[in-house]
Amino acid sequence: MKKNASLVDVARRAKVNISTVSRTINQTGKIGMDTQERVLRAMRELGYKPNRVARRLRARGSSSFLLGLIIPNIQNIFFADLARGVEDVAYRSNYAVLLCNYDEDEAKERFYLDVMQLESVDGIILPPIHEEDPAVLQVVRNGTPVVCVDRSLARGGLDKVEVDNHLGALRAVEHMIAQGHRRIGLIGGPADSSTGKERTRGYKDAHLQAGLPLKTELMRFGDFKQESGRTLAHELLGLTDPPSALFVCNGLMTAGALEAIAARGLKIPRQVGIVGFDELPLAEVFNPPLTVVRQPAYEVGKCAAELLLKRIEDRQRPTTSLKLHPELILRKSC
Amino acid sequence: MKKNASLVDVARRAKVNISTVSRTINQTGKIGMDTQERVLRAMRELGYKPNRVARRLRARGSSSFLLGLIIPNIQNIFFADLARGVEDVAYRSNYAVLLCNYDEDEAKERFYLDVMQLESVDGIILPPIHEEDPAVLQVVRNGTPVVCVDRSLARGGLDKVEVDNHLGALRAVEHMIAQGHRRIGLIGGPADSSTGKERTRGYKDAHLQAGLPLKTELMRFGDFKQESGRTLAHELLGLTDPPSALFVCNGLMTAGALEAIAARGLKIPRQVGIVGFDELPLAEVFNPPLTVVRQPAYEVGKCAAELLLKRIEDRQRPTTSLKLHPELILRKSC
DNA sequence: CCAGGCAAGGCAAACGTTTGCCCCCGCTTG
DNA sequence: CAAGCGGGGGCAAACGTTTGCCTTGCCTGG
Repeated sequence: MKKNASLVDVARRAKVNISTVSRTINQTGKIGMDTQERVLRAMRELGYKPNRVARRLRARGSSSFLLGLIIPNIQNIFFADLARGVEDVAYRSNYAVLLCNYDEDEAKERFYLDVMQLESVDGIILPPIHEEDPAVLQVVRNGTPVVCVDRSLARGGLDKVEVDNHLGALRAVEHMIAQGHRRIGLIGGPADSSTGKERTRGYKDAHLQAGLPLKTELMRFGDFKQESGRTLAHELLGLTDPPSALFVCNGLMTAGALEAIAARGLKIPRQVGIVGFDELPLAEVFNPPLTVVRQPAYEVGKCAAELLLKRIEDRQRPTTSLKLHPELILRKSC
Repeated sequence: MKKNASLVDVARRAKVNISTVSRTINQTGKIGMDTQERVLRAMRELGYKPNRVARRLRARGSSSFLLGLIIPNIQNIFFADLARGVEDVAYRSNYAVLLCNYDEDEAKERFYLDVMQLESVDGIILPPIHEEDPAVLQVVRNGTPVVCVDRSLARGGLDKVEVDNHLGALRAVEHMIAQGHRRIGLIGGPADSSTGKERTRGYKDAHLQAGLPLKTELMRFGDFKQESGRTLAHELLGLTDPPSALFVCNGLMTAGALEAIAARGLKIPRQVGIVGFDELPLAEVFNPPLTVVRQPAYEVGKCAAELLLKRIEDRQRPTTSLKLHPELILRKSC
């Protein structure tokens, strides 16, 4: 149980006061060149590393080098990519990341939000659980920098990074229509999530533009989980006049829909076409390869972390909101 | 920038000393019932939450409620599942998890190991970068509890949770042989990783058991990344006497091999069979569905976290090492 | 020659806990 | 009646930093 060297040890060795050591480390205050030399040497000799905990305790609200990231579920590849983006830029600036999964559970979100504050993180990145998230607003009021990703908050005037969900859905469904599909089933997301709503809006607008009627019986809404994709696809494909193609609003539900299609022995794209939101790991080698809307998840995380770092440096800077473009990847499933 | 209530505030409100408050919270020391009541009420009224940073600073080596998890890459679904397992049991015990990706990069691993110690985490879970990992050994010597997952350390006498890689590979290749394959290509992992070695050993033992010769030209070794899976599959399938089936030693490389197979227009399983280590998201709905060796990733994380929590409570307890069984999921690709 | 200024660096408080030590008081025991 | 004891709770140090303020000595301008 060897203890790390502390400021005191370094100070003793360099024959200066601890404040001098602190100041040479942080480049704050006036210290003579020769003294700095001595201090630096002592640090090197002792292998000194500043204690992050003590630093955070003292220096409330700056330079604690810890970022919080709260996401629904790391098992969702979209969020894994996003997390990776965050971590990479954090690492480059010597920040570490406290990662939590809240599972769309408000109690859990609240718990983790508390943890983040009690850990005095420098800032938090998260997709709010819904558009009016009082817990998040509270955190913001406390003065902790927050950046929203993927989903956004109605109020609060926060930095945010989103994907243009409307555009992505619009392009996808336009393409489906261009392929000759007239009855397109929608497997949408929850109506109270901004992503769910926007994608549905894209689906509808594509129909409107093409002068196609919207049929309620072709529009179903799930919870972004695989199970609901399967169930809803079965419902749609079991209709007496089933859709000739399916537009599925996220990756997990797409996997579910694919299950249903396989179970019914339907051939893609001949008997049923499918386009899903989110790139999937095996999509390219799937048989047939899957046409998807790829979200730039990594970039979302990267941009969010960059924004957060900037805000930590300058809390007065005007808030910026980024909208990244998804990409329709044309393959063979529709 | 409203500050949280502190011990001092609670003490003032309950008209007691801060030590009394601390002791009622931690159930340490003798405090009268009525005093406890007063303190508890004051805490409730002020919405007091103990400051985790201060607590960690003071109480070195216990109850700081933070676990460290260092993994190669969260984008690898195996580690995402594992991370989720860790987080779920951590959450249940009010622990938070500091997650870092080290990308098989020793400098990065070292950096994060430092961070963990400087953050005074209660314990660390990680797959060591290789079997003799001096940085990890150093951390152990410093007195921080460590649990190895997936891979293990040659020395150190640590708690660990692994998957029976040898068994998994053995069963898979046995099955391939039972299907009539006599020339089975191996796309293996790095020779200096325990997982890579064990799986290769399983491949070899299956051949030995069946009295089949090992052909060097059929055994290739990659780095567990998709790219190398593709390249090596191309090499193997381009042989003048190519293998009739491929055994691929992790998920990412399996995806790569599938790319190569698709590029060559080969039909699975008629022209080439394939079995991969790791379950893949779309494996079940793939055409044909993929036969894989499923690793219980979530359980590995779960067990590791449980072991770590136990060790944090009692540092003297004998070390235990778990070996979880993988499962051969028979589908149609071989 | 002196006041004022500036560079260099020391002193000590503060961040919010935990914890060893001590004190007080009332009761038991011999 | 004195000594001992134990329950209840206060005091203050300590964890390792950062930082406001102060001191010192030297230099410069008037």
